[in-house]
Amino acid sequence: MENLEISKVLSQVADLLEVQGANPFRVRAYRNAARFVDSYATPLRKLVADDADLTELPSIGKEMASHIGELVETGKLGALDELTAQIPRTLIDVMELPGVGPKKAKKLWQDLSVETVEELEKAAKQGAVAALSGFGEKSQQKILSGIDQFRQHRSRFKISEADQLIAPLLEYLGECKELQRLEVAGSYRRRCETVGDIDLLAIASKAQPVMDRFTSYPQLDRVEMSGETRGRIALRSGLEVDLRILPRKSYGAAMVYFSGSKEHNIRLRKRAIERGLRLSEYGVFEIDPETVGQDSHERDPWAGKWVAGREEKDVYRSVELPWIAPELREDRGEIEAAAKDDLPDLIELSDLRGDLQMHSTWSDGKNSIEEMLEGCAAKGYEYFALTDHSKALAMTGGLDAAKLREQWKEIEEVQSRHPEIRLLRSQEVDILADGSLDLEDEMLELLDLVVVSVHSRFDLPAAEQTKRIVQALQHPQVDILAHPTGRIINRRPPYEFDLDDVFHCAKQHNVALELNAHPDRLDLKDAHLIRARELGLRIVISTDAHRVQHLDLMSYGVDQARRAWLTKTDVLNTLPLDGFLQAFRP
DNA sequence: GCCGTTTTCGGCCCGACTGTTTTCAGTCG
Repeated sequence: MENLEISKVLSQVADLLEVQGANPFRVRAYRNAARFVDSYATPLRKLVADDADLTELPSIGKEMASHIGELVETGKLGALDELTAQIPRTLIDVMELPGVGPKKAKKLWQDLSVETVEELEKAAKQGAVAALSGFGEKSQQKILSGIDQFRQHRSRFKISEADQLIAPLLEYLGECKELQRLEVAGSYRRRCETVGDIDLLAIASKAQPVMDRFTSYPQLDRVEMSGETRGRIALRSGLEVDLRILPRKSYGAAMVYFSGSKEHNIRLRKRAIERGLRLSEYGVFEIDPETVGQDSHERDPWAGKWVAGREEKDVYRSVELPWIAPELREDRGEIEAAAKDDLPDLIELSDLRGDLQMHSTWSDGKNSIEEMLEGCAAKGYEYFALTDHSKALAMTGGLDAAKLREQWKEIEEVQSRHPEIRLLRSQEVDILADGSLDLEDEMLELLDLVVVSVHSRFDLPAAEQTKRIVQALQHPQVDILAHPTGRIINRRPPYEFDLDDVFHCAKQHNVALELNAHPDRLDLKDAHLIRARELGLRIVISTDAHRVQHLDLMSYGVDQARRAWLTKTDVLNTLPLDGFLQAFRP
């Protein structure tokens, strides 16, 4: 059983415990464990096989360790079976609906025998939901429209989609004269690969006109809520946007708070408490002994002496930390690193000196070799690799040896006209189902760079898929494994194979792993990159451009690299040409 | 259920908005 699956089971246990009304801290313990497991790059099944002590891992105690062991060995969890014997598992879907949490799901189930979203829809249409105490006509309507949304848009938005959707909204809000400052926070600012919603943060001379303008955005589908300082709208695409308006002196605290992640914030707040401080979106306050023990509901949010909050760095300084880049704020060790003044010097877009995967009209690209070259030169690159497909991908016009030799003639011509940038002769060579490469050895030897990847037979059993890739990496001419897991975000899961085995093989044979920067792929993903870096693997970032404009996608790759703590020295295509070539063909 | 340079017991982040409430619970982020 893979980490992702283990994580899902633990998270289901948390959901059901919550319906059951269990101790909320116990629920949180399951959620913390689920979250940790999901982000942990080493397969836990391996640690179990090695008889490692899982309780050494964060958020994993005796109970979780035993659960994980049971899941790895039997594929099932007795504790979950016991829960589902009492509470229908399908209530978890019901709780996904807006306005329905554990308490309401339980009530719907106990009073109306609602177990599934379908049954809830039926009950709501009959008016039975509105008749329940604690519910009403509005809750019933909200549930019904929530069910529609649930069916229409189950997946999160890719970061590139979010970019497109919010650009016009930002421009629209920017025309409001009361607006003084507007920024996107949340997972978008942390550059997560997908976002669930968008958090906007504003400072305004007067809040109301800004909120009014927000809730009358022409492109919106509906206004979900609108208060004095907080509003929420849904765009027609289904993307939900939150706007918070805060006083200027709270700007930094609010940026920290609304950028998250939640886990990072919790750590910061605990650190504040340890120092006799309270941290909220309004600022950092000295804790007033009078209010200790008071429920947050009844306490004045401005209680106590305000000590910081104007800028993010002030907030971090108040808890004795340097400013932490948003991409790192995932509680993956950044607080500890910051405390030791040991934060990584993260890679930046301007560090890249070349792009190592792109296609031209010779296969399935839309621009000529010369146009791609000019695009790369315009970016200030020193080199780039032209990697048209190999012949197995007939539908893309993949090149066989003869056509490749023809292409080389054109490359030579183009290169002679453009001494400003070095065009590396390369190919994206298919790894065939048996692990052999889709180009003859003597041709491979003539390439400057050999990029290999899987484009077929995604359905092979995991052991066979692993063997196939590992065999390809053992070929002495192979330099880079492109989009190693094959996933397409929101469309296709990674193929089944043992990434850890592939990592170790790549390490042994000096093969670099690609971070494919295309926002549909982002492959390797952040958690995998963290693992790759730990193992000391070589990494490159490439756009996989199929037209000149796609060369701009590099920034999405850099974002993920930063989320994975990568520095300039971890990424080979930050090297100048000589050093780069030396790294591959010493 | 997890965790511990105060602790192996007693903590565990903070606040806004909504809807259905007569003073607040539930949900959400």
